[in-house]
Amino acid sequence: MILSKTCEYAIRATVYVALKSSRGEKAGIIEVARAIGSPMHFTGKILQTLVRKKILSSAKGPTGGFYLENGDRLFLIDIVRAIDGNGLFTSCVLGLERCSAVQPCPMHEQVKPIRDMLHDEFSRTPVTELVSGFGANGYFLK
Amino acid sequence: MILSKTCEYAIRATVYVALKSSRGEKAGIIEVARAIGSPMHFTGKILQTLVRKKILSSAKGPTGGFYLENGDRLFLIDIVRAIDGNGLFTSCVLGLERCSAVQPCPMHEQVKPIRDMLHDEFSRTPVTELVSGFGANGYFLK
DNA sequence: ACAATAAAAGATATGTTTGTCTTTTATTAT
DNA sequence: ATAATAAAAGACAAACATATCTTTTATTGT
Repeated sequence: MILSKTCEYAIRATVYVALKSSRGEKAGIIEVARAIGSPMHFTGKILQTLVRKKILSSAKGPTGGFYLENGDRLFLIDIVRAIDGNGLFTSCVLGLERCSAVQPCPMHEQVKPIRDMLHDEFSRTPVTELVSGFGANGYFLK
Repeated sequence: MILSKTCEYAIRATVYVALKSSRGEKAGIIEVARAIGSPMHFTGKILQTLVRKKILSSAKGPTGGFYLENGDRLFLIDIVRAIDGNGLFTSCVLGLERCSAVQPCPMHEQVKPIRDMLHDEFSRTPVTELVSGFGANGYFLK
């Protein structure tokens, strides 16, 4: 798996919240969990984390829920970084602590372009792109 | 991390065993663990698994140890598959069970070429290539 | 003020990965 | 045969990821 399960949920949850936000609505934990097919309480924790990391906003009380202000300025890489950190794009594929461009492992050069492509892909994909993707026919969130 | 820690150890251990085998020598658990900087007992387990999966061979008793018969016909992908399975190359980046070429998630097409590059890279890299890589100056196994 | 709602927070549980330790089995050399 | 060696196997433990449940806090509408 490229991303942790937590991170997969986080992206799908954010996309769902963005979808609701685009209609001027907020989404509650139960609704999000149902929409993306994730365990409810765990989803709550993840949403909580995303709020703390400024990916999402939230409001308590009736009419409360999670929402997103600027989905077009939010990119997948922001979510990946918030949940899984930056290791996917930086840490040595063979697990060598000291591996770097200066002192590369034998796989370093071969893996670098692949890593960079992943990085670029997450960097250039705004959450809104997935919203329209999932909104369209044939796509689904769970 | 692209590969599990176990898989990173497995690759490095196999490379070290291949290096020794190229000199007609076997390598014991203690020696391997020291060479690649991994926890000894855990390394034993991994080597054991690699033997069961036909990646390595082993001999008990004095003059025993782990060895490799055909390092040039052994590719990194064989080790990755033996330890981490095939999920890295197949399972949906957003964690969607039903995601496939027929019913793709919005990231499917974008991620596919990256996945394929990773797959190709592991597939075309024989263990012997890393052996010479690590043998050369500037490289290291831990 | 009060009741209802919904997120935040905390405690606890389960599962998997990673790591350690001990015992057993097979092999070798003497 | 016996002692030494080294992998195989099994039991156990710690750390982390994933998941559940309960209590608290903030907000809203009445």
